Amino acid sequence: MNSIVPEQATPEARTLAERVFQQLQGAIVRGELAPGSKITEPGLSKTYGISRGPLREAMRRLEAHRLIERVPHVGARVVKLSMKELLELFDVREALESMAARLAAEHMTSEEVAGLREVLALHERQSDLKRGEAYYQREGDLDFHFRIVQGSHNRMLMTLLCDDLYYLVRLYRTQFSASGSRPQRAFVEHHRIVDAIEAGDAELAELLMRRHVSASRANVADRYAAILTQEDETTA
Amino acid sequence: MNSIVPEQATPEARTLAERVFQQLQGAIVRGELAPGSKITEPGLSKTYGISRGPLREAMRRLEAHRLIERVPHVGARVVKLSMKELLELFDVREALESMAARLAAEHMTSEEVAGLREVLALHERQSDLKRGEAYYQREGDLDFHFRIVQGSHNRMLMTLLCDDLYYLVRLYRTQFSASGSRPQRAFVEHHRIVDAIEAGDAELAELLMRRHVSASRANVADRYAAILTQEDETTA
DNA sequence: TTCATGGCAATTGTCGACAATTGGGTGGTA
DNA sequence: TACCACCCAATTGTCGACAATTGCCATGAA
Repeated sequence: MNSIVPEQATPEARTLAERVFQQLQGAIVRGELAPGSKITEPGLSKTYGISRGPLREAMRRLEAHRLIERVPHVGARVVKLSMKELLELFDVREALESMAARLAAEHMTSEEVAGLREVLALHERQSDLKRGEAYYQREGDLDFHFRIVQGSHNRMLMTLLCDDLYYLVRLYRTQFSASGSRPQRAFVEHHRIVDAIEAGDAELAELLMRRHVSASRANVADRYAAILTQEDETTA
Repeated sequence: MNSIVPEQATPEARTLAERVFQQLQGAIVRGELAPGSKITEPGLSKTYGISRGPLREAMRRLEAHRLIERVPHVGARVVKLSMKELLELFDVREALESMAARLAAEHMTSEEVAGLREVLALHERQSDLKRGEAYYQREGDLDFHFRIVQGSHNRMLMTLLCDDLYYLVRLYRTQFSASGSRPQRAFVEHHRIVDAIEAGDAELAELLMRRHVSASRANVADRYAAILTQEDETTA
């Protein structure tokens, strides 16, 4: 809520279905609805005090955003990211965000660059104060990526990343209770990326962002592998 | 319909909403519903002989796939791609498909590579027979890209590209009545890409696909610019 | 003529009820 | 005991009707 990025880019939530969609979206991302848990239409319509009509519409939107999975005549359950899917998500992010960085280097205004530096400065102050508590840093990390995507001035990219994938990223962080990994190195990488964007060096910005996301992916994969081998040793 | 890629990846269309969604999707992509035209719920529910319930569900899915645009309490209209949006679409494709090519080079099975070569051979026969009539070639072009995406074995990529973006690509081709551009050069590029994939050269496959999409984008942009200057001359 | 205002028709949003399909539990039989 | 068929409760799919909001058009005043 105290994130720089508005919790919901909610220009207007004038319809019931819209409001319930946003509420459900938040509940899923925050982990209040357990991953893999079944959600039923009568149940939700009762808890939210609306009829099944708008609720079905909200669920359709959740399905489109890949936050729930529906099977005709059977039901819907909250999506449960596997490690395989998480790594797939990183591949897609690498492709899209490196492109976003390239376009940002070409199209970002000086005001937008200044705002980006502002975000980085805020991160450093927060990381000084709250070393160890990774939550703010991670949300701030999304702020950073969010702004670069918007700096690309490519509406389709913005929709894909900000409206779809970033909610999945946040869902992953709650599901895997991902603590802020490699924060100090990420800081350095962030600064380098902004430098390249400010210099208008599209190729460099693209390359650095690609490495940044790729390193993040490798970090997740390594930690997962470490957990697996550790489990093997304890059970052996 | 005689495309290698199934017209709709329709494992089952067991619900009314599903069927109507696919029918509307096809009608929009084929241009039977004029771009920018307003579509009303009572109208469609009458033409398709269903009630507004399933129809609204179908429309929600069309909105999620970016084929229609809805405004609360106002209505929905068929999406009308501007040249700016089309170029944005190409940027996204460049990012995602180059990643797909890279992953395909790493993960594609020999059977899948063989199928890919089959597609290319079919294209050449068709282009021999039907030189000038670009439709089949262009649909075949999508077949080619389709198979590479599937060869990436990345489900998220497959969903993004095959379920969402490719329908927009086809919509563009009908809206701009895009004739097959630079077919012979595209053939060569296709072959080089398959060569790289078969050799397992991920970096090269990625680079070639990136160039391939980028060249296609530049071709569209150039032709558009040419049309603009031509119009300027005639009106001047 | 132009602009503001009010009412009206059409469309969308919401609701409750009925029909269709599913999965599981129950009973029976080999 | 294992397995199969059947039935039933619960959930989802579909429908028609009512309420709320919008955009348009006519009317009237400056």
